[in-house]
Amino acid sequence: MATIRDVAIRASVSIATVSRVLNNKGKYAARTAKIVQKAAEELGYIPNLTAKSLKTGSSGTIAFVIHDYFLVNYPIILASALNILNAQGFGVEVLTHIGLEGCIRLVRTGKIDGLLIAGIKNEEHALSALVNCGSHFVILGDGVEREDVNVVEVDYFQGGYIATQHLINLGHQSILFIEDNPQLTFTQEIKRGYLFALDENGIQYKEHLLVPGDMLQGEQEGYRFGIGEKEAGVSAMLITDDRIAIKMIRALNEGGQSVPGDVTVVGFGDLSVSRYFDPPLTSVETPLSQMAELGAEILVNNIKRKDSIVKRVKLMVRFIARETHAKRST
Amino acid sequence: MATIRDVAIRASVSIATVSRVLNNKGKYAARTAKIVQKAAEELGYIPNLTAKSLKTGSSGTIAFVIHDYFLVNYPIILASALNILNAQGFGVEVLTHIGLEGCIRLVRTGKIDGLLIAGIKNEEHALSALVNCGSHFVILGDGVEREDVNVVEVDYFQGGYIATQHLINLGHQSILFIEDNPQLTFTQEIKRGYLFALDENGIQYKEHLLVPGDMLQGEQEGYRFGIGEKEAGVSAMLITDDRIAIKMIRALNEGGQSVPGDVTVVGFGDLSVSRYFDPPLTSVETPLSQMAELGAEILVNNIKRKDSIVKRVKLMVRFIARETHAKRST
DNA sequence: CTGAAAGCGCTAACAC
DNA sequence: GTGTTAGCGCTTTCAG
Repeated sequence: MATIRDVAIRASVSIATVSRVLNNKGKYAARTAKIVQKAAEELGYIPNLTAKSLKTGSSGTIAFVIHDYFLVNYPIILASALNILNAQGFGVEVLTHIGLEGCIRLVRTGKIDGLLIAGIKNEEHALSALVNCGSHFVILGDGVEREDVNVVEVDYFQGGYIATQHLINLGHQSILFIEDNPQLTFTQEIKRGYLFALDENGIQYKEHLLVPGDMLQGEQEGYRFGIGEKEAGVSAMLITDDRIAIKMIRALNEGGQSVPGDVTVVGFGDLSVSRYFDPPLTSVETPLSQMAELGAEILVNNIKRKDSIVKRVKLMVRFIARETHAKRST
Repeated sequence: MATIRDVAIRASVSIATVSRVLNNKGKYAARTAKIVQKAAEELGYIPNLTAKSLKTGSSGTIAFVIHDYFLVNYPIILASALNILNAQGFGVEVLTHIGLEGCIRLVRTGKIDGLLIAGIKNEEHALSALVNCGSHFVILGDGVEREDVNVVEVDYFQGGYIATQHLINLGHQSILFIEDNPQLTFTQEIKRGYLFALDENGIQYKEHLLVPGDMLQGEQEGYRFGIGEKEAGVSAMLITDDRIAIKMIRALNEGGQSVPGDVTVVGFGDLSVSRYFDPPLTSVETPLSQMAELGAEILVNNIKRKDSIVKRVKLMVRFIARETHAKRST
């Protein structure tokens, strides 16, 4: 494994010169540069990044911290962030069972230049500590009170709101709300939007219309839930994940109900997933790749340019009217 | 940011002693240990991993190299590997647009202790180079000729074979083969198994029964392909991905054909995905998590114990008979 | 049992 | 322009 020293010897120059040439920093003669480059080439020299890190204090790798659930169910978040980050020359270390305190510890080991944090419970206290330890980071997805941290999030509240509003406009009053993974922030946000829209329209919220469920990962046939209990008047369903929505439609069909003839179904998710179902799923577009990419870009700018301006962005959501919704029949 | 030096000063001992105590290496008095630990605690000392790496020559991080497609479509591979690797104290850097040469370069930067490689084209030549640069690595999924590299793979050939055999036993002769992402090794393996089974049963392979497709990621409604062209006699379909199979079933239903009444459909994939569809999908179980976990374990053992015994394992596949297959009707 | 000292491979003043 | 030198923070002989 050739070191900078080997290159220096072969090129008959000092290691400092080699460093300068290879990093294109400082001054050096064009002629020496040639010699050095040749030597490096011949030796197949590749700089030791660890040594470089130790000296410069930056590692060129960023931590992508993500909740298990998101990693498995929305891998596009990682993939998108990866694209940006790798293109910018950063390595990406993925961590999944780690809290904010873990992040802090990680930062202090010095192996990370910054963090992209998705779907992690962020307690005020730990967040302060993270800010204080001076690391660059941006939070993906989960809203955060503090105004001095970077946040990129999808406006799930708005999503829940506009979807519900649409349904109400179509005459639906009893709207089943099916939440996959109720404990996740985004689910709660959608619900908030749902409740807000109901309230705004003077519709009384009813407990039994809330169907929690562990449907996506669950091994039980939980998705059939809610069918048997089709209350009188339940004419629409708002579901926090397209995949659940699709299962639900199957279940409804099986139970002899047609969509959207008998029941209207609206999902939540990425365009690509649900457009091709039959009937094409009416859904709320959640720009997850965009979120990840934007977050990555902000992080990189923060790191590279020491650009310490805090960016807080909320990505708009769109109601995608396809074919699983209709006016309330009766 | 407290360094080992700070701890040493506070504990009134030498740096060497601090190192010994904190790493529980070499000899030290129980009494000094107490003092040192207290000092470290009070300072909130966390060792700088970069410095440690530089000195010890191992970084505690392993590279997870995976093809884009797999990352997005089979995130369980990463998640499973991550579980094992993190539990063993390794960090995981994920890389996605990188070839074997890239891996070699990465190894030589010294920031990696080993590699888990999934879905990367492995040319004989680059593989040799990787072996020669002395890094620990295991290949996931794609078979490799060389017998001196660790490989954990799913026996897709067997999968294609047994599935086809089943269909033949049910009386099917014209079996449509729908391959998502034909260029991927595993697809090719399934096809090999399919062709082999046909051949073994003296069934002539027919060109038009092979339906390529970019269906999973494709934005077009490619999955409808093959329906209109239901040739006389096509009574079964073997599909390389459960998700495609499910779309296909929908499409078939829409076209007025019932599954398995008119057409038998068999997919490929993880249990959890397809069990809950209606009708439950007959499929071939591909133990992807197991593959990733096993690969990770082998890698860790290799690194930790310098256990240089090469492990080559092929994971068995199971035909899961559920409800989308039936005897050929006529 | 403990400390002094060398040095992992590299960068960045600082001299020349 | 180029070389010398001093470390980055840590581990690990080697003396004592």
